[in-house]
Amino acid sequence: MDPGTGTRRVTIVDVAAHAQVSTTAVSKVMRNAYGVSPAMRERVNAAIAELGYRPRAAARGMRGRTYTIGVVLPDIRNPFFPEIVDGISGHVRDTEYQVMLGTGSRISLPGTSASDAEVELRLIDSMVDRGMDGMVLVAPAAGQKRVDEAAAGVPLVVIGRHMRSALHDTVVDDDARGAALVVNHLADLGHRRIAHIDQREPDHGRAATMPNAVRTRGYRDAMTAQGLAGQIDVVSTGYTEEGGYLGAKQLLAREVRPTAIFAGADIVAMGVLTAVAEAGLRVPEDISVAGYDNTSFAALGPIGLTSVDQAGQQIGADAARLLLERIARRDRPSTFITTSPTLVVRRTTAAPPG
Amino acid sequence: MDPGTGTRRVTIVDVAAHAQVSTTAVSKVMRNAYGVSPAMRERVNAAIAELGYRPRAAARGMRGRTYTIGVVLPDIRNPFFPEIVDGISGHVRDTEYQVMLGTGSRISLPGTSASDAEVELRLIDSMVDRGMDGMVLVAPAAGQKRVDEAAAGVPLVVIGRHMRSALHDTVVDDDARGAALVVNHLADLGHRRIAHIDQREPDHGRAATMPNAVRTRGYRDAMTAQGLAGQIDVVSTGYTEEGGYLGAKQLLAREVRPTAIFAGADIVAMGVLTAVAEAGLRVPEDISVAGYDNTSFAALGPIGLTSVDQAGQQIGADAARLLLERIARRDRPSTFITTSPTLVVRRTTAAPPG
DNA sequence: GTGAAAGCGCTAACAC
DNA sequence: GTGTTAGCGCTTTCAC
Repeated sequence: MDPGTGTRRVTIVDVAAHAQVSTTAVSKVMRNAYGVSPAMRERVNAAIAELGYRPRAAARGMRGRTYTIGVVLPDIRNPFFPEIVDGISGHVRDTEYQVMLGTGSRISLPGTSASDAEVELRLIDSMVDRGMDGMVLVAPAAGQKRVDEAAAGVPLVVIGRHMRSALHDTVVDDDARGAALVVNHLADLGHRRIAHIDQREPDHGRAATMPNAVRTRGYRDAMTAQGLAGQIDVVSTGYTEEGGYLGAKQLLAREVRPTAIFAGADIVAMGVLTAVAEAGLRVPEDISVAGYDNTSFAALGPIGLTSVDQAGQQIGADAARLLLERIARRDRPSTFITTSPTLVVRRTTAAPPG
Repeated sequence: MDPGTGTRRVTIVDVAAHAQVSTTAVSKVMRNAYGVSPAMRERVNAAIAELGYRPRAAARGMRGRTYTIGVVLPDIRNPFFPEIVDGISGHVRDTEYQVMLGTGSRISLPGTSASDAEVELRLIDSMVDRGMDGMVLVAPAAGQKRVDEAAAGVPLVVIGRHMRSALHDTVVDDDARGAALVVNHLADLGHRRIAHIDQREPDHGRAATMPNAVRTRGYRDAMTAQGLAGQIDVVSTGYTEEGGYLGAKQLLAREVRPTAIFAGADIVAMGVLTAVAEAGLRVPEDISVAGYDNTSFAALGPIGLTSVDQAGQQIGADAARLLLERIARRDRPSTFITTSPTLVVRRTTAAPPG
């Protein structure tokens, strides 16, 4: 009836009619549900293929699942996150689930002063509103309470935050250990004035569980263990390239300059390298620089950044596995996975000058 | 009634009851539709706030809109794409729309040999199935026919592909001009053997409209215009870091080495820099390198890559604007926007040796 | 200006 | 095993 582009999309009813069965049968076949004879399954599948039927997730979602899992990233610019996403996608690929990404954009609008946490909360809500069957939160800025609230409503896996909860699963890197790896490496090279660039944490409540905070703690502890407690020097900016740039500017202006800078993330280290270059200093001859995440950029020829590898793909795959399990059985006990980081030494670290 | 966590979510019915109005009234208020008295609007809004009501997109989508726009990215690792996403998000921020990202992951699975184009097509379908009100396709690999098919079903804006269509809007960078900018810059510096690294294009049908193809054409034309037609040298790998690495390996193995390499994208240039460093050559003393996209990494201190800026945020914002317009009026004539690139000269290009 | 009621396309009880 | 039917939470005629 409908001419031109408006050809109504084929629905389960069309398939049922074409296959001469009930819509229930079609629905069951779609979901591999129990109670359909092979013959009927055959006919339904033929009809589906013939008509090119694809179920609408929205309609499915009204009663059952949408077969969609949402991933909330704090920032797409950080090259570490794609690793995690790849891990998730890879694990989900052979299932019927589809991954949808949401991210807080970092554009600073004049009037709007929504904090990162607010943007993130809004994003989480909007994903729930869109019927995600489950969600993965990567290093969420929200407080434990808000995360638990979300987890009460939808299967959830948190990546990066060091917080245990009965309501959601968690996958974290042993950030304290990773930080110690860097400090020990630098100390072994002979460095004493090893500074660290952290992310400023406005909310003290959640502070302790953020990955950056744990790295900073690991840094402090390792420095102390090395007998360098008096040399501890932390600058707090942000886990962005700009944060690294500004942090390094501060550190390089110290009366007694550090001989090594441990940036909390590779992306931060990128900014550090820029600032160091601008200051006319050579890496690693004048100053050593190390990062965290071992992103693909760290390996770049002109960079060769020493960095901590935290196996992002593995973390993503673990998270996806836990999420799928939890979607299947929401009351299953919660799991807490810790992965062990390793140090990848490249060309930005060497013995201190002199 | 429902105890514990299972507290049923508040629906439009709850709001209506609480405000002592009909569900129709609530629905109208939600959509700022015509035909509600200020008084009623007031009461409804109060009830919404009091109950913390949030409409479910799935349910809305069954009759009206989902207020969701989907963005399909070929690859999240390319640091240029976040620029576009920021542009889109920024434009959409003050509307009720929410942006959802989908991306083809680049994990190569042993058994699975789905091509990029297939993965992308599946992704587009799944976004349509999930009721996106509109979609932005960034440099889609699909053929014009498939894109048009998709555009017939859902408002669509294509970024990057140089193809006009009555069914969708298009936003492209003048890639030929950008390539000419690079070639002319290098030629002015005195280079003659200027090589180019392109993306291998398996499908000849769509080849001409892909951004990389247009850049390559621009390179050839500019070389010819400079009287360097005999020096044209194109290696086709891929728009990835690895593609740049492999391409540069090939070029550096030439009997007569090029004195400059124009990489089709910054991410490709990264790989080129790695290969050049491995070969023990200095940039720009021994060889010049230029990229395209002017991503944040190009500006990095230790990189300082000369690159073509194509204003990703602007492109994203334009695309979002066109999409919103098309969602509002699907039959509106299609628009084709071309943005003009500029060259950003940094430290990887200089006069050739000798 | 307002509300009753009919769907949207699917899933899940529940009959048969 | 199979089909009938009642919703899921919204939007949208269409009466009033």
